[in-house]
Amino acid sequence: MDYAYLAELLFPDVKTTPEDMEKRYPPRNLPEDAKVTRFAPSPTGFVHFGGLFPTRVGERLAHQSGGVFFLRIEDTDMKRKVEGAEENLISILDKYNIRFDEGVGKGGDYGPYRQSERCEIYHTYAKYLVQNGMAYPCFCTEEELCAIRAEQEALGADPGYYGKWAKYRDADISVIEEKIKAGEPYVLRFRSNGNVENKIKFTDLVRGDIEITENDKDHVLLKSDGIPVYHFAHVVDDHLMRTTHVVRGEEWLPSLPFHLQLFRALGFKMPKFLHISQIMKLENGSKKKLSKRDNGASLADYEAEGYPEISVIEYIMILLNSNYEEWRMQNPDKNYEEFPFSLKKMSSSGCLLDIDKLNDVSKNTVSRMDTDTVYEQYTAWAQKFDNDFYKIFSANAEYSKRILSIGRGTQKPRKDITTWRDVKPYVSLFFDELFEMQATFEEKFDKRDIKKILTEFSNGYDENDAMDVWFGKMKDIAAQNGFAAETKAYKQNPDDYKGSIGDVSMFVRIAVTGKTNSPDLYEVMHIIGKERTLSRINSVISSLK
RNA sequence: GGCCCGUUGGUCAAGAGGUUAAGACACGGCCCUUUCACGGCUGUAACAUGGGUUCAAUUCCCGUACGGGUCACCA
Repeated sequence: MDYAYLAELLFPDVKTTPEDMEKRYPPRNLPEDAKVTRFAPSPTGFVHFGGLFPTRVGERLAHQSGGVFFLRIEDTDMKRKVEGAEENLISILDKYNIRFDEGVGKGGDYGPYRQSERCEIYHTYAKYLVQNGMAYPCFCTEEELCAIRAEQEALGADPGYYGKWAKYRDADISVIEEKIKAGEPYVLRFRSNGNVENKIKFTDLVRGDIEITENDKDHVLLKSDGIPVYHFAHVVDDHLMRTTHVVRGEEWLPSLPFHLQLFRALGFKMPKFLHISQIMKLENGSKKKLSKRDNGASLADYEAEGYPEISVIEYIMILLNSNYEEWRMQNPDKNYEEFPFSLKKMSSSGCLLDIDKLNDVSKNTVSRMDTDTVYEQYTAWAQKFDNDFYKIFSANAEYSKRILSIGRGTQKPRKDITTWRDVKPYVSLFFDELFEMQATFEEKFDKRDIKKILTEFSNGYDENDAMDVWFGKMKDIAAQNGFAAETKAYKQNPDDYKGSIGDVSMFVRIAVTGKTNSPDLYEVMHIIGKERTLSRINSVISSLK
């Protein structure tokens, strides 16, 4: 077979050679241990929660080593393309602090970074493979391929296009030439020299040594429209873009033998590979891959639910490197980027998405934020997802910040906020527009006592009282009305009293906040102010018969 | 079904040929406390299974089971 002739027949317009490409995309000028990684999504516009995993790994690896992290859009399947997907993708990732140094939206010396714009490059290598007898055209129609598969199934043979089933693998040049001239559509296939009897030893950076079976299938390299399939584009691009570490999901492991074959066939240096396990969900008692339709699969869901981006980042860091949690406890104020991320600490088994854990992480993350940060992030969220309340809350920023600052910045901060959705119910008592009596007094107390206590409290209330003075007055009122001023005394002889100081506080709490639980009452009263405090109490007094 | 990957409490996980097999979340109890939110203490709960190798295996090897992934002119 005259491969050179065949190559000219198939690619008459391709004048470039692999050498030209090597010259066009020379090795990067980076320190030896700098890693070059990439995120290479198809432009569906959907950002999967699970997708953040490998993405974060690639980002950390590159940025931690002073390398390059770039974005390549794998748009070789036009059916998947969604308008505006690229911008959407970049802006969502940006929120999660995944920033690219190079690629789509950024530019760089190794572009173009959209696969649809790289056909000349792919064809150069396709032609090279044909010239060397490593690729050939296949004119099989869909029907023919179906028929082959049916026959294979009937025989119990391995399905696929390979060996004796590969109809055009050894087709005569005259047959090919005739079909080309007749304009018959064809795909370009790889001529595999692999054997399924052979095993390859391979080292994956997270999974360790694995053994895989050689590929014997003559997979498609170029589709009939001349566009490459993922496998071919991946190999060419990652070589030319000088990727050092291919980070991707474990679903790519089965096609790895084919990729390795291609790297070898093209004479490319092999990059390192990391196959990251998938995030699973629990369904009917068993683990399932978190799929697109699932609740919580889309990053947009987390934003809508009000999870601060940093909480999601923290959670992912924990799943990626379990010692992150320990590090975080020792370094509560450091940026996660200071954490020494290590591949060795990565687990190779797929983990379940645990919302309880995410919630806990988020609660702690928010509790560590300063007041201004909470205010800014919350209002940004509320403006988008709860605009009515946003208007109320942001009308008086100083007032709102005082509320958010309760118990913040201390060694043991309050942890009331897990997601931004928690803010409104938590702070509603501070706003007359939302204030309502949600609680009632316990039946066992005499209404006259409650009325009397509230009246005395109201009369004696002085905003300038220090905390202990203020509470001392409350105790006095308790004692004068037959309630124990000390909880211990009450617990020892409950029958001697109508109730305890705790009950007295609760009368006031309910009157002032409308709820049975609230942040520290003293602080609440000072934030809402004397006028509002007394007016709420008086209104309860007058409602008590 | 073939091929590949995985399997330590409910979840995330540390761990080493000999350990009372960490820790975090969740759950229960106790304490602190004027409620709540914290905080402290504490409890229940795990090495899938059968064979080897070894003085010794949860840790190494093989099989089995279970779970997952993948078998396209999709990525």
